[in-house]
Amino acid sequence: MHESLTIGQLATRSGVAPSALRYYERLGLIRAERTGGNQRRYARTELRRVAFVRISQQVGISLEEIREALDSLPSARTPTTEDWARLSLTWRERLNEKIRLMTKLRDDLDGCIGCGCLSLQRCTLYNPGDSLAGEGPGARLVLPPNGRGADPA
Amino acid sequence: MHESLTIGQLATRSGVAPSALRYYERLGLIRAERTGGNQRRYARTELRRVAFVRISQQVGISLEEIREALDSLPSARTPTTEDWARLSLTWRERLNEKIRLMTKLRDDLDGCIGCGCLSLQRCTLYNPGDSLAGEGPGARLVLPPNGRGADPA
DNA sequence: CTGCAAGTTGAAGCCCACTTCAACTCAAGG
DNA sequence: CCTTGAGTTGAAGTGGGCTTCAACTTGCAG
Repeated sequence: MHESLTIGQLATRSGVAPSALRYYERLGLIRAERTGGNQRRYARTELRRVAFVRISQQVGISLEEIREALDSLPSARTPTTEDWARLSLTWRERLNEKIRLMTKLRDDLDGCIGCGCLSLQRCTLYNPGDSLAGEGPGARLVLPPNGRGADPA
Repeated sequence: MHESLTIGQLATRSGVAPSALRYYERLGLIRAERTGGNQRRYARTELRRVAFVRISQQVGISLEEIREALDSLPSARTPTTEDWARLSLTWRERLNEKIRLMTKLRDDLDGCIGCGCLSLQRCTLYNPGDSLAGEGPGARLVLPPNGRGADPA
C-alpha cells in the first residue's frame, strides 16, 4: 500500500509540485524507480531528500550546491541519521553566517537611521560580496559579475 | 564639476553597473535629468536612492516593492533624514522577521540533527509561507503559486 | 473491459534582475 | 576639426527555478 510513492503522493506529502519533483530528478537531486509502464515510484526515503532540498533552499543554497551535497551521501547504503546530520551541520554554519550578516545589517541600519547618512561611503551597510538575501535564485544580486563596483572608495 | 553625475560616475560611486542603473530608471526607482544631447545627469541625491535600493535588496525586498516604498517619498521636496528613516524603519521590521525565522530554522535544524528526523511532518523546519531566503529575485521559492502543497498534513 | 484520473515526454514559457549587443550619438581634450 | 571614450536605444540573451502545454500512455475502480 505504501511501499513506494507515486509522484502525486510524493507531491502531496512533501508539498512540492510534481513538475518540481521531475525537475529535481533531472538535476539529480532525487531518484525514482520505474514501473513496467514507465511511471515513477519513489522510495519513502526520498521524502527525506526532498525535505533536505527544501530546507536547504530556505538557507539560501542553490539547487546545484544542494546536488553536490547530496552527492556526498553514501550511494551504496541508505543514508543514516549521522549522514544527514553531517550535511545539516555544514548548512548550519551557512545559516549562522547569514544570521550574523543580517543582524549586522539591521544594526547598521539602526545606526544609519540615527545618523541619517544612508550613504554608500560612510556606512557599513553597503558591504559588497555578502549577498544576504536572494542568494538562491536569479541574477547576481549584490555585486555584478564584472569588475565594476566592488570598491566603494 | 560635481554638480551632477554622469551615469558612469554614479555607477562608480554606487558600485552599480550602468546597465542596472538604466534598468532601475525604467522601473521608476531612480530619476535623471537629460543634457541637450540626451545623456543622463543625476542629482547627487540619487546616490541615496541607489543606496536605499541596494540595501533594500539585501533585506530581500523585490524591486517592485522598493519602487512602491520610494513612491511614498515626497516628490515635491528633497526627502529629509526623517523621510529616509521612516522608510528604513519599515524594512527594519522585515529584517527582524527574517532574522527571527532564520534563527528558528537554525534551532529547528539543531533539534532535527539531534532527533534525526528531518521529516516534513514532524519538524517545524518545513513551514511553508515563510520563504526565508531568496525572496528577492527569481521564481517562487518555498511555495509554488498554485494551491499544491501548503498543508503538509 | 472501459473510462478517466494520473502519469509520461520534450519543448516552450515565465519571472526577476539584470547583461550584452549592435548601431549609433555626444562631449571634451589635443 | 577630429578622435576617442562615454553615453544612447531597443531587442535579445542569461540564469535559476520552476510551470504550462500538447500529445500521448498507464493504472485502477467499477
